[in-house]
Amino acid sequence: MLEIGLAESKDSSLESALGDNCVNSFNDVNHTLYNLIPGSRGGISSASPNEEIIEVDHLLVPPHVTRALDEDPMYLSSKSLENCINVGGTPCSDGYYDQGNDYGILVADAEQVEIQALKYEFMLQEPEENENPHITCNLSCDCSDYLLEAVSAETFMDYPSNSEATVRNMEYTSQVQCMDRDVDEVKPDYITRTFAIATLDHSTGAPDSTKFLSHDTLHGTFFQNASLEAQKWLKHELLLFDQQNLTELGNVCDQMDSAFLSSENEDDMILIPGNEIPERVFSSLVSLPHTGALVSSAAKNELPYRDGQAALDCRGTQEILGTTNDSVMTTKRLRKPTRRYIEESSETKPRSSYDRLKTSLISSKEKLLHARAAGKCRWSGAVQLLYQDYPGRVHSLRGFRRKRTKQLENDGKGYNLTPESAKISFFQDSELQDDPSDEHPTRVHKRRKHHRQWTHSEVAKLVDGVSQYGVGRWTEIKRLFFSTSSYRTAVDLKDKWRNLLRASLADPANKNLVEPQRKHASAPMPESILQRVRELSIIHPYPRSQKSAITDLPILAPPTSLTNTDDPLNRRGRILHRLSFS
DNA sequence: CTTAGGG
DNA sequence: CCCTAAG
Repeated sequence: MLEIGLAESKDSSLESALGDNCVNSFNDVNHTLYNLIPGSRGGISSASPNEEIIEVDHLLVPPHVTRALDEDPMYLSSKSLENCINVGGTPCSDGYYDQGNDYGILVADAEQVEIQALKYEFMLQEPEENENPHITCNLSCDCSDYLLEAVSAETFMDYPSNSEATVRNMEYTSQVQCMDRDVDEVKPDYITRTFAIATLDHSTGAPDSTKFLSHDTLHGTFFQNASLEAQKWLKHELLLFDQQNLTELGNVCDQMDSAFLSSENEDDMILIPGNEIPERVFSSLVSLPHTGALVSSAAKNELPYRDGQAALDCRGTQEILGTTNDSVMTTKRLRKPTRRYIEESSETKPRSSYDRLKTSLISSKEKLLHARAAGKCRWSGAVQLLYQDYPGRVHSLRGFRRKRTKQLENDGKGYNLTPESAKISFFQDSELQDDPSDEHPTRVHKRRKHHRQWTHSEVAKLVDGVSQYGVGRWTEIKRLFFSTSSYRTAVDLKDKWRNLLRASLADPANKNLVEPQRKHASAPMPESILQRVRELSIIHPYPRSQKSAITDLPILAPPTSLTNTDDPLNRRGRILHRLSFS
């Protein structure tokens, strides 16, 4: 377990715990100190308990670590690990960090970089009441090779580095997840500011020089000065050092540096103002070829997640952790999909994407339409284009959706479809749409979504059409009776007829009870029309409705009327007369 | 493409 | 009204 402590005061027990080596070696370089000492009560992490702004100038490095590194010939001879632990220097420098890599990977061996995106996600966690603001960091990765988890770091660490670009570079592939936890073994007020780092050697392509920090090293150095409490904790955590391979320690360190250590030049104090904690996410992608850097957290009581905070899926790593240590279980339990992850997942579904897009579009349209109604908007070309599209309605949306869905299915990049980008496509697609709105400009304000209230005249036309052509020939009816109503599709007619049937067959008693309750509902359908529908439903039985229609009919329509209207032609002509209003 | 039917 | 399977 490697702790990265934040030392604000040099008079803390940190120095005594770490020994002079550490401070001497690294403090002067004004860098972070990697601290293998588990935070203990009154330890290094107890500084400034009430401050909301914590400037972290030092990343403390445990002397034993550095010693191990320095003394380890393997390490020294390792080219890839040359700058592995570059605490005093500029992280991600000396070519160790391969800027040329698209992923911004720390590349020890480019060819070995087969790992999947390592995601670091940093989240600032909202502190609990009366507690110091916490930042817990949990570094995890998609791939199963390693898990980095930094725990209970109260603040971000300000790291003087040139890695700003690096961080940005790494951003899209990585996330740093931070989780806030307390240590079980320690008192609540204890603040660990710890990064626990462990490594696992998967023995597959792991660099030779990987044993610069061993279990013994940790033990020896560590336990000397650590309290019993701390030792207990450390022991617990050290279980994770299955194979004592810290090959990637340096990588990890550098990763952390570049990931959440901000540039010195930027005056990057971390503000943690309660609810307004900025949810900064620093990204980093690490290349730890075939090695597993297991970073576990100290045993701790996990703090509640901040709203929307989600852990990253770690899969294989979780398995490793889960079988290694109990504390790992905590890790696993804490992990849940990042919000971003969730969004992406949902966006992968064309339907969801489409729905959201549609909502967005509709919203935009409605705004424009309203603007027009209010006379506050002069239609620009763009706006007009949008407006033209609206009455086009199903055409464009459907067309768009189909295109988009197909596209999404083909390229499998549905998550790349943002409402914004989709909107552009949509508008482009709609450029050639006709402009039926000119036909009924006065109805624009009535439109809501793609719904347009059926007028009685329309219903009459529909009834006429059905009576003339029967049920099912909706396209024909539309063509002859709704030629001027481009917004009514054959499907609309069919749906409307279905609704009419339903309404006509409804129990009048119930209808009277229900109708009055609907305020501002459309004018009730004239009984004459309903009656007409009922009659037509017999002549032109609607599938599925036929049965009920027949059974209900005796009640709704006296048999006499039926017997008298058994002649379709007579009935049609008569009713046409009767319904030809407006 | 149209229809029928479910949502 | 939307969507889609089925013809």
